[in-house]
Amino acid sequence: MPPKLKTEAEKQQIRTTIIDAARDLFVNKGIEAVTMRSIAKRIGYSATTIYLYFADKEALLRAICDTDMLKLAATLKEAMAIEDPVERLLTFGHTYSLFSLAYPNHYRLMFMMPRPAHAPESSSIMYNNFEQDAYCQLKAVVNEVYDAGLFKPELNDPELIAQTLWAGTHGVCALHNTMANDTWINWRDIETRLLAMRELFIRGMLKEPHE
Amino acid sequence: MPPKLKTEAEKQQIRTTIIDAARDLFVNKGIEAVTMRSIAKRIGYSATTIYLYFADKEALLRAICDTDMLKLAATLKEAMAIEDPVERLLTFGHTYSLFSLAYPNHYRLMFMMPRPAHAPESSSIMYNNFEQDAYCQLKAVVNEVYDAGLFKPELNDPELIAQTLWAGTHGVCALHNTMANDTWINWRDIETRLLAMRELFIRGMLKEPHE
DNA sequence: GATGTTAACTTAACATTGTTAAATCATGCT
DNA sequence: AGCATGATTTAACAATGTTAAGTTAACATC
Repeated sequence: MPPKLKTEAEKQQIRTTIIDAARDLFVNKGIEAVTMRSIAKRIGYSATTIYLYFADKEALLRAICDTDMLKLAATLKEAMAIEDPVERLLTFGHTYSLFSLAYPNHYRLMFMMPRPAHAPESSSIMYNNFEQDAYCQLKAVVNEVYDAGLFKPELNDPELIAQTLWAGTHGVCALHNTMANDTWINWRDIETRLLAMRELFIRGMLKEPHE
Repeated sequence: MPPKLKTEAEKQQIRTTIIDAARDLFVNKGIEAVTMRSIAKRIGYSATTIYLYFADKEALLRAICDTDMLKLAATLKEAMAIEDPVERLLTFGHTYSLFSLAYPNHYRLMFMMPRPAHAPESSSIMYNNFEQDAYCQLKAVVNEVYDAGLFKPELNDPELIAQTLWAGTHGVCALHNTMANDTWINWRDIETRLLAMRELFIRGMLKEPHE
């Protein structure tokens, strides 16, 4: 019963239907529940139909990843409204952390799983675009704090500062994502750990008189 | 051609033969090359024989993980020889980082992949044992620096300090492990990033006059 | 209006995976 | 010799990603 002549818009609609179904399975039942057949069943298509819209499972996962990158960038953009640049930077990092806690599966998919060498043309995200690329946003916030002269004078490479901030925050989030249930470690509360990292940034990167 | 009566020692020997073969595949061909059949082929056994020594693939991977945890702990122990406690702490972290760079697949398996809730009885590692548990070693080093009064006075929870140090170092290593090939980020050299994190620790955690 | 062409989709099938049940085989004991 | 038992293998199952071969219905053309 295939009616013919799908417009490009309709095709795109089916693409997002597939992505949404896959993401829903992914979030609620874990990654191993995401099989081509289970996705197909959920949207009332046959498994092979998915291959008409995505090259393979890898490409489908990558597409999920892309849409969630956009979602993260949109979420982070809200933090941009804060006026004080330092406050903005700290809130930016905290918003990122909350995202990682709220969507642990997405976070793992986006930042913790190995991926093939990046092929920009196969991605729907425009990197180095402020609206779509969260790292680009981070650089912007860091640059403002840097230009305001609020970092310690030893720190003279904003890009390196951004990468260090990202690494520190990612470290807390990623360890929690992977090892929160490992009871052999007497984990402090995750909020406490995030706060400790934030305070480390403040004491180790910002000029003296701050909070 | 199965000769009979394997002693307990011989059984253990086969166990480690299987683990070594699996690790070798894992390291050289990547995780997707580690199939029960490929391991079996490499050691001249049939695939099902592995199930006589390990409950399932998960348990086998866990066993690899355990032996590598021990290896990491042994490697880190060398850093313990350094006399100055601060120097020891910094070298400890750097040794950890070098391990993660030298054995990226192990590192991913050990610290970046989701694992079932920890069941200590099924593990060969004695946690909270100084010789076998790297986190326990970290706590010890941190405690010495703490007892020597070399941390900033605001920092009054050694366990939280240890977890923050681990998170920061892990963040650099894990991001590098996952995203080193993502060219849309203008990554600074990994050594530079590790150094930046180390300096962040020094400036943000240690009392003023240090290096 | 019949006929073909083609897009959209499905069914069938393949190779590979982890895993289990059944069979084989060789050794040691009586 | 014969049997029991432990070590190992072969056969088989269900599930997965993926491809090849159909099937169906809408459009275009005569």
